[in-house]
Amino acid sequence: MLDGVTTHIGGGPPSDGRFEVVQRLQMLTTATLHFSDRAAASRDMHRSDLQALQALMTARASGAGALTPGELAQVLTLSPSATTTLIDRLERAGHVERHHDQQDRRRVSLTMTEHAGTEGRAMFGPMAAAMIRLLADFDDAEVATISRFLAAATDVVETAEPG
Amino acid sequence: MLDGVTTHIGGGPPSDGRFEVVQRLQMLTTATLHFSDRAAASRDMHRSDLQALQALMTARASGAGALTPGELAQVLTLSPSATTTLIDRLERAGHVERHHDQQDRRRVSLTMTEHAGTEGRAMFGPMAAAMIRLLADFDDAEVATISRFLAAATDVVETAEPG
DNA sequence: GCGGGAAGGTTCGATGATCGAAAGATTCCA
DNA sequence: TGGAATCTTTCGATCATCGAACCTTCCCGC
Repeated sequence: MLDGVTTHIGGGPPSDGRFEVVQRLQMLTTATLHFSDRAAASRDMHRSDLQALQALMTARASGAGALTPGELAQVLTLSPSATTTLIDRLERAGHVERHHDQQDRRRVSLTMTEHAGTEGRAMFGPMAAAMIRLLADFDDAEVATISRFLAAATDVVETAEPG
Repeated sequence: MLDGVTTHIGGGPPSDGRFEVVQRLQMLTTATLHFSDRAAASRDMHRSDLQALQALMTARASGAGALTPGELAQVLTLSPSATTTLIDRLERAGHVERHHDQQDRRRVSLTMTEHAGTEGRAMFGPMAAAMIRLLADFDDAEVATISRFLAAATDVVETAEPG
C-alpha cells in the first residue's frame, strides 16, 4: 500500500530494480484486493466471508482440523460477537456448519460444506490455473528464486511493525 | 485467498514448485491484509482510508495530479455517497483537503496534506525498507526475474474473472 | 462431590460505514 | 436561453462490527 512511499525511502539509486520490485508488490496487492472484492460481490458475500472460508480451508488443508469461532476470530482479528454474526451468515448461506464438540461441549467446531468448496474452486480455481500457466514461462531455478523471495517477503510483512 | 483450492487445481504433480509459488502468493496476500489492518488500527483508521491515501499518493507520484471524489470512488469500487463520507473522515483527520477546481467548479480535487505523507511514510516506510534489505540477498538477475513474475502475476489477477 | 472461577460462545444495544435514490450545483450544447 | 449531462453531496435505511453482559460448560481446590 501507499506506493508513493517507496519513492522516498532507502538510500539506493532510484533506478534500482529493487525499488521496482517493491512497487510491483504493492500493485499486486492492490490488484488482489480488487479481485477479492469482485469475487465476493459476484457471490453476494463480503470480503470477511471469503477470508473466513480461506481460513477454514487452510486449517483443513494443513491438517489442523476444524476451527472454532474463537480461533476464527483471532485469525480475522474480529471481535467474538462479530464472528458469531459472520458465522451465522455463512451458515445461513450453507457454507459452514456448526458442530458441538463432544469432548468439550462449550466448543463449537466449524466445518465447511461441500457447497462452499465447490464455490471456492469456481471463484479462485481459474485464477490459480492462470497463475500456473504463467509460471510455465519460468524455468525451475527461476521458480525456486521466486518462491524464496515470496517466503522472505511474507516473513517481512508478517513481522513488520506499522510504527 | 482460499489456499486450499490450489491443492485441487491443475494437472501437474503436487510437488511441483509452481504450486508452492501460488500458495506462497496467497500467504503473502493474507499477511499483507493483516499488516494493513494493523497499520490502520494503530492510527485509528479504516482499511478504506489507507486505500484512499494510497490511491492519492499513487496518482500524485505517477504525475496524474490530484484525484476527484468520483475517480477515487471508481478506484476503491465504492459508491459516490460512501466516498463522500470517507473524504469527510479523512478531511476531519487532516489527511486530505478539498479544493474546488477553478476550471470546472463542479469538480473537487483532493490533495493530501503533509501530515498524511508523514504518517504514510511512518507506517509503510519501515516495511519497504525491510523489503529492500531483503532484496539485497538476490543478485540483479534474480531481482529481474522476480520483477517479471510480479508484473505477470498482477496482470493475471487484474484480468481474472472470479467466475 | 461441590462451589468459585475460568473459558468459550452468544445475545443485546449502539455506533458507524456503506448503499440507493434524489437533490443541488455547475457546465455544455443546441 | 433552456435543457440535458456531469459531478458531488444529502438523506433515509441497511447491516457489519463493537463492547459489555450473559449463559453454558469445564477445571481446580477444598
